[in-house]
Amino acid sequence: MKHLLSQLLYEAVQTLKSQGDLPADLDVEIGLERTRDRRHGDFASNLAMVLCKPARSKPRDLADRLVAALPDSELVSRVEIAGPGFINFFLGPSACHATIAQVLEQGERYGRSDFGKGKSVQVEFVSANPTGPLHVGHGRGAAYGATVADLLAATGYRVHREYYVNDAGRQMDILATSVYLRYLDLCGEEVTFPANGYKGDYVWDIAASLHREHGDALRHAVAEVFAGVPADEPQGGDRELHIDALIRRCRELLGAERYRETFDLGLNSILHNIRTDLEEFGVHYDDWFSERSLTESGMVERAVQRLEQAGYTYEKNGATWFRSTDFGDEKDRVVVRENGQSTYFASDIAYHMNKLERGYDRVIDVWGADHHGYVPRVKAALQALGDDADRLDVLLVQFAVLYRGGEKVQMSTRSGEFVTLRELRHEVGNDAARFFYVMRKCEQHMDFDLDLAKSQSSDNPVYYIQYAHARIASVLRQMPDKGMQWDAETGTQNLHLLTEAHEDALMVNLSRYPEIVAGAALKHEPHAVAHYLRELANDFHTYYNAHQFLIEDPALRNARLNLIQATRQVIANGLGLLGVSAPDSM
RNA sequence: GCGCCCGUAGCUCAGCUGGAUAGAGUACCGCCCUCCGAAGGCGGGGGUCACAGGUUCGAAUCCUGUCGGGCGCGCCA
Repeated sequence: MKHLLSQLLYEAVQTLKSQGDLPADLDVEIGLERTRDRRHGDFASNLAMVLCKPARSKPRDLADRLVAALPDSELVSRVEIAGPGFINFFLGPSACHATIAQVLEQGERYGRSDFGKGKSVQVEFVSANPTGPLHVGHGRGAAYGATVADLLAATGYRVHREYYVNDAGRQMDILATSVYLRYLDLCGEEVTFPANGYKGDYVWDIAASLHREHGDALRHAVAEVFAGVPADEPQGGDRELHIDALIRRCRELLGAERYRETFDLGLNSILHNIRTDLEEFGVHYDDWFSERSLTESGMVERAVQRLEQAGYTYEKNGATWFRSTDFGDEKDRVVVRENGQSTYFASDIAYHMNKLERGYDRVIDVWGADHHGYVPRVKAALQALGDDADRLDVLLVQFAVLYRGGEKVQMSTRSGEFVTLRELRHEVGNDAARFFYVMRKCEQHMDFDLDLAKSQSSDNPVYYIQYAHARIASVLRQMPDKGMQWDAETGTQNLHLLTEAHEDALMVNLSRYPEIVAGAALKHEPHAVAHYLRELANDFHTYYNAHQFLIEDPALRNARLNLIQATRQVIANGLGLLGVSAPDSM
């Protein structure tokens, strides 16, 4: 619809150019928007105001000439010039009727587009360290990333969804050590658990399965394990030195093979838990990319070498530094440590290098906002490698703060005191969780009200929208009892009978849906869909209260049934994009 | 100290790449089921768009500064 109107304006501009009213070489961008106020028509253009300078004319005079040059169209009933020089388009009834027909014909496909023209985009999201279950903070990234990916897929992009698994590094060693210490406890050893260890119950579970598998075969006396290990923080020592020494001791005592086994047991069971959680949440991935594989395949080494060859590295204090300040970063970064090990950042450079090498047209990272300081250095690395850093978009998701009974719920991963995503899902349900997470734009701090999400009342926007869908389904279910049936063909022929203001409002909003989806995808803003659905549901509920659908007159009845069927379809499509179900009854 | 994000109704938030009289929900008050689900609808009060400058036909929106809140500034991941 919007596109068609833009075309009309474009032709009018061409006509004025040929008449000499506008410079022939002028580059014109057609501005056309939905109006806020129905009195201003359906669409408005500020073209005359934008072009008044080059045309050396008053905005309203120019608007007059533009309107005179507009080609006729059956969709447009009239055009007005208003205010400082807006050109307002009033659509005719046939435009609305075309929308209904389109929705019913396209069904689930209504709202989809080929905007992306088949370009490929990779979306990486969540990518939480597999050192524990996903918590509610990860939930927002999961819901947001999944919805952005789905929106892009709906608008014609080829989407690849990926989870980056941090299966290497010190945090994983701390997990493995935590598991082993709990295992020793199960063997009957008196273990003083390190301050820096992972204390969650899931560590006990993993230790238990280690114990089931091996019995006491991996047991070593506590005195032996803690031999030569410096004091922990509660004993006046340093928690970092303490845990690092413990990791070394575990490696030595277990041997490389057994240590790796313990490590992998922890990794795999947590990863399995994460995958299940996300699957149940309706969040699917095409690939789980292993950080370890980057090192093992030599990709990290190659990335560092490429930086060296490009001349952006130097040696200092025995370490290799990347001169990221050359690309606007605030300080240079270490890529290879003094001890010869590459840093996490080096892996990340390699990973992003790999992403771009895979040839995606666009790469999107969804990160927690606490990682925002990381963006400049990753982009710097890509530039240094000679890649186009603009192909990478980093979307930062702010934290969600949980409220229960008006109180803030406090969390900390290390101490094991956190609300898991699973607990949240079980408490409020997947639908409410998915919806609430994307209800706010990602850079907005979010207050997640558990009591509201749980409430099955009008306060809860999820139920409000789902209720509209269920109501329509309910109406349709009752037709047989009244000896009626829906005849779409008759409905289509009688759409001209839909003359009520409520019907007009509903039809206009149905026609907006494709624009909403395209805009939400383009700007990575799923919340626009959530807000739109709220409005659409409101239009329907208002209509429902004001008029009857199951009436005697078959012409009007079927026309109205066409309209509410189309509404039901759009609600279902929209909720589907958000990963929320559209139930026929509640 | 430096950097990023955010300040809009009592509360939670929209406000589309600058556009016409700043909008929803919630809370509060008052109405509406012999009628397809009242998990609904209608009406009412409630705002210095944090503050001060600037850009222009026009600023909640863009720029600069100030104040307030969140987060980040490791040879951690």
